[in-house]
Amino acid sequence: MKLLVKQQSNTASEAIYDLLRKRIIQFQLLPGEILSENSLASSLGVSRSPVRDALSRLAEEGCIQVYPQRGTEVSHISMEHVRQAVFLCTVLEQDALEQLCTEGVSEDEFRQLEENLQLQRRCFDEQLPDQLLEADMRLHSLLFSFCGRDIALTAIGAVNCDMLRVRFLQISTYSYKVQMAAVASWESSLTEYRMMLSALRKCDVNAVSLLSSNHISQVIWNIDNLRRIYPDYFVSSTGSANN
Amino acid sequence: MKLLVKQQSNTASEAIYDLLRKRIIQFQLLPGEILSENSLASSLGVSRSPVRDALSRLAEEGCIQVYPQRGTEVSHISMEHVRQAVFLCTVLEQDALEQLCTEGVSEDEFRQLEENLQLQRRCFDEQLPDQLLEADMRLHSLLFSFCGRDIALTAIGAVNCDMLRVRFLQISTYSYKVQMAAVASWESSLTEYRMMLSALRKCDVNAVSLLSSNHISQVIWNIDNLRRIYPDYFVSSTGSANN
DNA sequence: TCTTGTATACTTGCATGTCAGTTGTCTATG
DNA sequence: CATAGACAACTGACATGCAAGTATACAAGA
Repeated sequence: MKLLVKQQSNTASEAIYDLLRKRIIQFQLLPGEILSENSLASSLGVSRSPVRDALSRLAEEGCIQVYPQRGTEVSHISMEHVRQAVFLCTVLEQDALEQLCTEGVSEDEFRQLEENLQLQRRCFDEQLPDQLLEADMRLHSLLFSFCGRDIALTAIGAVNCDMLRVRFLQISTYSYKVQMAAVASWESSLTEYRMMLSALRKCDVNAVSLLSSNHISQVIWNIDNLRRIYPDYFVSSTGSANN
Repeated sequence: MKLLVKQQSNTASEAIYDLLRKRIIQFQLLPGEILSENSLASSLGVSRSPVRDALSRLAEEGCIQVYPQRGTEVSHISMEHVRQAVFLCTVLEQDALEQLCTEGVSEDEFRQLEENLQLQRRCFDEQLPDQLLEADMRLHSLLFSFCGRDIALTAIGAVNCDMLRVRFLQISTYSYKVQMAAVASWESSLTEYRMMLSALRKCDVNAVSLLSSNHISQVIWNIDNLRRIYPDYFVSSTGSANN
């Protein structure tokens, strides 16, 4: 047998996985909300099999928690998970940027990065938090793919559900203008990105890594604030506590 | 609904996942070998459902590759994956050790670590490569769990299949005394562990992290050698190339 | 001998059925 | 009214059946 070309077929389970993950990250499915294979299957118009596959994937990366014969619920956000995911991203992205500085970035790749920044600018101005988050994620995945660090994406993807939810809360909060300081920080985040790009052009490793770590660690800056605003979304201990 | 206590139920799919993963890592299932849901199910005496769940998990972490309507094969080892998994482990473990040095390690935890080293010594002397690898993995997971870095384990577990296979090859090669230098290096690895423990007792961050990174990076020392010995197990490019 | 078309035996993805276990409710009893 | 017990309605784990698609074997023709 040969099994030559890998075609990424858009299967139903994958679509359902993407859908549910997006809903969880964008708080259309709230932490603690109860899910059911049957109801999901009927509401999505498919059988339980693809739903089951999607749920099992989500359970693996901690987005949901499955209690056999009892039920399934959307996980609460663990601060510790967020912190560690941030740490993981910081480390891996610094390494990737270092790599990019030494081996260089092609003109086409720079173009993609700059287009992404323009997209982020538009999303921010038009207050589209979900698309803004998506574009931001896309920027990071671009950096990783440019230096062949696809495995880093896998590692991050396996644990960054909570981080993405926090980022979404931050971005939503920003666009609702609840915290003007936060708005300013997101503004500066975009300019930081631009500075990072120009430093990348100059292959200035130190500047790039400094800017990068600054940017990512912003996630945990005002996380306590978020926790005060949305206490129900978070869980105190690292484990599986919920009420 | 409450969903209070999380019980880790030993489901059939989990058992099958563990079994297949172990077989892949220990080369009882060779890279490139064709798997089939049907034959696995019949040989294991279960239906296709739990086999399917296990395979989907394995596919996510890159142990196998599923080609819809065509077949499923055990992945070839990607050098790039190994390198990046090693990098990931190095970074995360250094962070964990740093944490442990600052917050201290309890006497009971030290006891567990030392028992593990004794176990490794026995496994090495009695030439039990699979149990030796398991004990080595267990040591690292102990370190992570002691400082509450369970998410690091998740991240590593999502990508370290190739690294574990290489480690297994190395350990097997050692115990077959093919490379005396390698034997010596594994010997020194055990003493390095002991040094690491004593440095950990003294909370000497620098010494600990140095020893740790030294140890892990041993994995990629003689990887080219392995590749010469077992060319069929490896794949040249990062992607999905195979023949 | 080499090419080509077809039939068949596979493959995985999805639908459906069955079963053991848990939860919440409802009733009977103190 | 409070409490204990039984029952019914859920849950997810697992078994099985069907369908769409692929690869191989093999025969027919050039």
